Amino acid sequence: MAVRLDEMDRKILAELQEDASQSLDEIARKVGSSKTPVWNRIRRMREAGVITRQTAVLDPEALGLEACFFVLIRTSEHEAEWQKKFLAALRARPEVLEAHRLAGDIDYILKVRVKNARAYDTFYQALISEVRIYNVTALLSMEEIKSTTMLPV
Amino acid sequence: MAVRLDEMDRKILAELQEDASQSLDEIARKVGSSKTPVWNRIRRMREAGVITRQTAVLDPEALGLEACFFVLIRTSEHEAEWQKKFLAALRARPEVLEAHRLAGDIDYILKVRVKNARAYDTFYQALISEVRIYNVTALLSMEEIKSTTMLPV
DNA sequence: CCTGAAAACAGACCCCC
DNA sequence: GGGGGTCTGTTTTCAGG
Repeated sequence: MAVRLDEMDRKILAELQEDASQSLDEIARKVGSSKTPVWNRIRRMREAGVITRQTAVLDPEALGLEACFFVLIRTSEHEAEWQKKFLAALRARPEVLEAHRLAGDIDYILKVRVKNARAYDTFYQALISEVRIYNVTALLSMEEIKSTTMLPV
Repeated sequence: MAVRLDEMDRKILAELQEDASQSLDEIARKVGSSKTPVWNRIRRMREAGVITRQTAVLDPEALGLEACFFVLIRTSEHEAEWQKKFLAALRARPEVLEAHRLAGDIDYILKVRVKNARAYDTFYQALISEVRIYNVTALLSMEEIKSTTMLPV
């Protein structure tokens, strides 16, 4: 999965992360190249899977999604069948923006975006009724200090 | 900050989140409208701040960023001066993808993307040498079950 | 691997409904 | 507020160095 990227590739990626709506000419100018080579590099990185897709970033507050929770989950179940069901449940729920299986005594962490605390409770009740969970801690975000999709390239 | 959005707006947002490189005609066809109204709605939502920006989503693994940590931070310091310095430090570090101030006994949570455990340690040492922190727990992600930028609209 | 031209295409803005 | 057309600029392709 590792792809060789040179300095020029990285500059292009930085520009595309910053603003993917820029024209090729603009990107080419900024990275000190010209249209066609930039275009070829972008195509190559798309094909290599470095660039996954292009998306519009929305403001959660403007959409009324004003509550953000990080959910720490411990479970007593470690069978394949249970895990499969749990993962499917997480993937199916659009309010779950992130889900990771962890090393250590906490088994999973979720990032959940909802309208308010009440909506979180609805989500939580639905989740625990679907799959057996041993222990849950919800951390409520008071302030989003930083939230970026931009990876260091 | 709350904006009135109708069903058509939400459909357009869903399409733009799914794939922002689609043409207006394509989006118009999918949502059952035509070019101009779709374009006007997009412009309105951009101006209202619902659509923040447009970005290329990159694959962290392909970039060699194979380690992801969630960092739980407790601090004994709650002065404005300390907090200002801490926030600035987080914002300045590109490996910190998310940072939230929390309610409850854990004060902050970070999401940190790095090459490996060693790179995390470098980050960690740099951070604690910059600002005084009382207690840190790092949760290592073993598996990214889900990671999406798509908000439920 | 780059330059430059050319063709296909989509975005931005018009007027009319 | 939606529909259709048009101009302009951008993407994509390709020939040639």
